[in-house]
Amino acid sequence: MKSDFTIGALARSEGVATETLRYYERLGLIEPSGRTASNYRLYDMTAVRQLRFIRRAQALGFSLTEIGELLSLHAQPAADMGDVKRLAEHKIADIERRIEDLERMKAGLGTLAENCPGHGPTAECPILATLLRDEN
Amino acid sequence: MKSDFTIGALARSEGVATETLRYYERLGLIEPSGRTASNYRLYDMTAVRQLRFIRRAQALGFSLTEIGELLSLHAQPAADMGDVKRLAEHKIADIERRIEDLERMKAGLGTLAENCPGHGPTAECPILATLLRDEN
DNA sequence: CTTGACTCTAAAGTAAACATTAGGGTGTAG
DNA sequence: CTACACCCTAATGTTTACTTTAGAGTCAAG
Repeated sequence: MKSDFTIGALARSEGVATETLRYYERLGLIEPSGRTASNYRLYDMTAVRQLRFIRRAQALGFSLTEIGELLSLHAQPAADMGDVKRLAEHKIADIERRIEDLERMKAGLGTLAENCPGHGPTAECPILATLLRDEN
Repeated sequence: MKSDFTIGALARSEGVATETLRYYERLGLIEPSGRTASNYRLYDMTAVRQLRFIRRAQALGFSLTEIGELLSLHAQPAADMGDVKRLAEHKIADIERRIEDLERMKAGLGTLAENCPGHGPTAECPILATLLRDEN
């Protein structure tokens, strides 16, 4: 059994827009398994798996470009697992940096908000005062 | 003493591009204190303070739009500190959500990377296997 | 056979925060 | 007086991940 879907059917069943599928195709991430006589795209379960791969990898913080690399590593039998692991670890380091940045922001903002009484004229607001302070 | 700077002087001393200053002006964030006879922008210390305000607020995670709100709250004597504090707390909540997202990504990737031996054909890579797995 | 849902391609728009380019004045050092 | 650095405006480009629009062909139901 072949069970092919049109782009609309695949889109509905996986919860994405048809244009998103065409966009992924332009990026080389997903190819239809074929076309109808009238040039409609046809997809099979391989496409469903690829699409889920993409969504899972996105949820892990990979960009579409990186996902393309992962997919091509998977497609090349000659490729080494080390490349995949390196990509994952590089991404982990990346995420850690972003977390640290956000923690710094949060701490800074927290300190400011704590010292703000929450009412009164903005002229006396310690948050604005700190942001406007003159030193450094 | 007036000590006015041209846009280039301000840009150099504060480490931004002149175009960035013109861009901020289009957004209503910074106004030159005046113009020369030949229409050159002139800035004074007020602009320096505004610019530093913008950079500090950016470092705390505020968008330029939000920074515009902060600046206008500061400019309006009728405004209340509560508005500023609310903006800050909203931003803190925002940052916390992003940190949680990143922590989840990091944990997910960490688990995958741990189970990957780091060499061998990608066909046996547990990272790719997980991303491609069929269930759910 | 017509209507409405669906599909096609190519191009342009969106958000954020700028950077770059084009075309043209200005200011000053030598 | 002529380089050459610097300034001006307006428009377009950049990145990411899509969405929207325009114009046109296709398929199933009634």
